[in-house]
Amino acid sequence: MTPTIKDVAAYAGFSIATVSRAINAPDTVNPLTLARVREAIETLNFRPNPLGRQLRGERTRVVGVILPTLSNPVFAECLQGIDELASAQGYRLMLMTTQYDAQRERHAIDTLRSHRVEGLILTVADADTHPVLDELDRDGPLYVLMHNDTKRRPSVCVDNHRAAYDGVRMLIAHGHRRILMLAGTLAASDRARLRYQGYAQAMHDAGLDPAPPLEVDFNAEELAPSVLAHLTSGAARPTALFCSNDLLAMVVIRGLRRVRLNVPRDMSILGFDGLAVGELLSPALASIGSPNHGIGCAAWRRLLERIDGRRASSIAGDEATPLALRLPHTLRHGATVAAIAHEPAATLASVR
Amino acid sequence: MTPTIKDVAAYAGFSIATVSRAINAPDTVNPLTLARVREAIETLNFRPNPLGRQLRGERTRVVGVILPTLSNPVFAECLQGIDELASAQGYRLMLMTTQYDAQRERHAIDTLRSHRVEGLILTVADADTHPVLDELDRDGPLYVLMHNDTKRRPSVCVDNHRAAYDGVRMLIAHGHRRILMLAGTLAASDRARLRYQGYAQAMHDAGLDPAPPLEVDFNAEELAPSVLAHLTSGAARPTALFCSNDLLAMVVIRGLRRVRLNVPRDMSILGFDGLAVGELLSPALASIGSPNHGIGCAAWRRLLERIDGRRASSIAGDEATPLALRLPHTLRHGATVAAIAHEPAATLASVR
DNA sequence: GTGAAAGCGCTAACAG
DNA sequence: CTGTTAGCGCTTTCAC
Repeated sequence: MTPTIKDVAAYAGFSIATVSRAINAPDTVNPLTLARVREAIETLNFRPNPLGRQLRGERTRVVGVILPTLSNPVFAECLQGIDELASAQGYRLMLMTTQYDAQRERHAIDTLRSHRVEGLILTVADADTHPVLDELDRDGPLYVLMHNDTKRRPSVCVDNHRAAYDGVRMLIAHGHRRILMLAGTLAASDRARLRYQGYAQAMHDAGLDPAPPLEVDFNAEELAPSVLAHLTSGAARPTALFCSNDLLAMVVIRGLRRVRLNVPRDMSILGFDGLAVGELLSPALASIGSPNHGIGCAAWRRLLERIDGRRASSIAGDEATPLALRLPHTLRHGATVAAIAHEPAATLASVR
Repeated sequence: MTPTIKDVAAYAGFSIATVSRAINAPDTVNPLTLARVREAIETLNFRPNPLGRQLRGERTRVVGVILPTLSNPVFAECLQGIDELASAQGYRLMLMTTQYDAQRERHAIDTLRSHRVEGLILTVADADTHPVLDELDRDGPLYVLMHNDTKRRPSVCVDNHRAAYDGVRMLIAHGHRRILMLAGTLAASDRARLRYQGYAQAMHDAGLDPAPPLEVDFNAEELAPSVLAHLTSGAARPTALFCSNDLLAMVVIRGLRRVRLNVPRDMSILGFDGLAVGELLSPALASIGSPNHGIGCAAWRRLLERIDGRRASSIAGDEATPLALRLPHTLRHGATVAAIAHEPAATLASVR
């Protein structure tokens, strides 16, 4: 049905070898022959079947992308960045999502490997405790992690610890003392952990007591009573919340609104991710921004470097570039964070 | 490097044919043999190379997905829906984006075809005037359109005309008379056109004059002066805006806020898409909802039906299911649309 | 400058 | 039940 190289050869009156050369090394064939072959290709509307090439041991020009979900714009933005560069460079993307499930992560990696992808760009729940990544290091295709914050593996992300630290310091600079950190189902993820450590460090450095992170159900319409209790508990009530990501922050804002708490008057909110949509909220969401699109692009570039590097020389480890690439984060100010008049600690207890 | 079926055969002490059978038809080989082969597969960590299978004329189990962009959650949500079903059924997705560019659409289709995808799920700018789709009808892989609203081709979407009609009627029911439709760069798209027609029809049926659609630059930080002029032009000032999609609506709301116009007091806003994030805004965005996730799922199911159908019988056209599948839209109420006290038409002119 | 032929990994007759 | 063999579409020696 779809024409093959044989059809072209027959039509043009040459051998398949010549057709192949006409396609892949045009300057090694007689110009007249070339013209005739090209005409044949044109009229038959022939497209070389990559499968044949690939099988022959060539590069597949396909890279795999594994993401937790596309419902979170963070990952959609990354993917957008990857896709722009990849398609410009003649690569195809094979996509799989995992819903943060370690088993699905493994399955995705296996599947993509079997498809002989040349490389893998992925975000896993926890990069440090993932045996399958060790396998990849050994004999799998080259890979680059996105967002996973680990020094041990090739990765691109922001410095989550520092980013969280900076964000919480900003809250403190605004006069907040009782600051709580909220985390979603990501609690088990490497980046959530580091963000919590950043929070704790910032609190500690300011002579404040970090509180344990509070887990919040992401999908609930309203905030759970247990959570609300924490947020409205009289004198010890927090004045600011640091949310481990923007989606969570938005859910929390809605939840607070339902119980007639005003943001930022009653509670300041700081998110993490810098989702574009956050700026469209009102009040605009203050957030620690990570350059998602840029992370996608950088991950692509790193992967390609490594692929080309491997191709060029199996000897030289390119120790020039560090394993873990840290992109700068930004502090996006927004009206969800308000300054608070600082009251002497002594009077705090008596406020309510 | 990666083991092949030959390695397994050698290791297990059988022929490659037996290994192949052990994998694809385990019940046709001696249990003892099977066990030995499986052991070999296990220890060598062998994964059959799909490329070999595919080349042999088998199904590739890969389908292509072509979307305008992933920056718009509408498409990310669709993709999420597709991916969930596809991966559950053992299919892989090859993804390409087009940025609404017809040339890139063609290129994506060509590329994916050359990869011998079994089917294509895609959203194009304009489904009616796209010659490449005719080619697909003739001899391409099976395909299903998403969001493209055309009766002539296999497609899944909401009834854009009716959806817009319903939305605008709702605005009218809230007392609005001077209603403007805003469209983004999508003005050239089939669905934007139909949405405008729905708007115009609703206006007409209510004895009101539809205004020509107003084009708005999507990416601008602020609304263009020409647009603002339209929105604030004295007595004839519209009281409600129907935006051709939610992202646009959110940009417009921000633009209005910058010039101190309050939504919904000074202006009601109705979007289109029903993005989840719209509900998190405040005021919550009223929107005509299309079930994006569901559209993705439905598109997948339709594609698979068609693939299986073709496989089962090349004779029977399954005329049972209509070409164009219309999913029900919803009208999501939100605080961005407020009722307006209706004033007699005579006094309207003198209000300002 | 061109063609013949081998082989990539796999499946599917066809024999035994 | 198992092995032999041809061939999917293509690239790549090796001859001519």
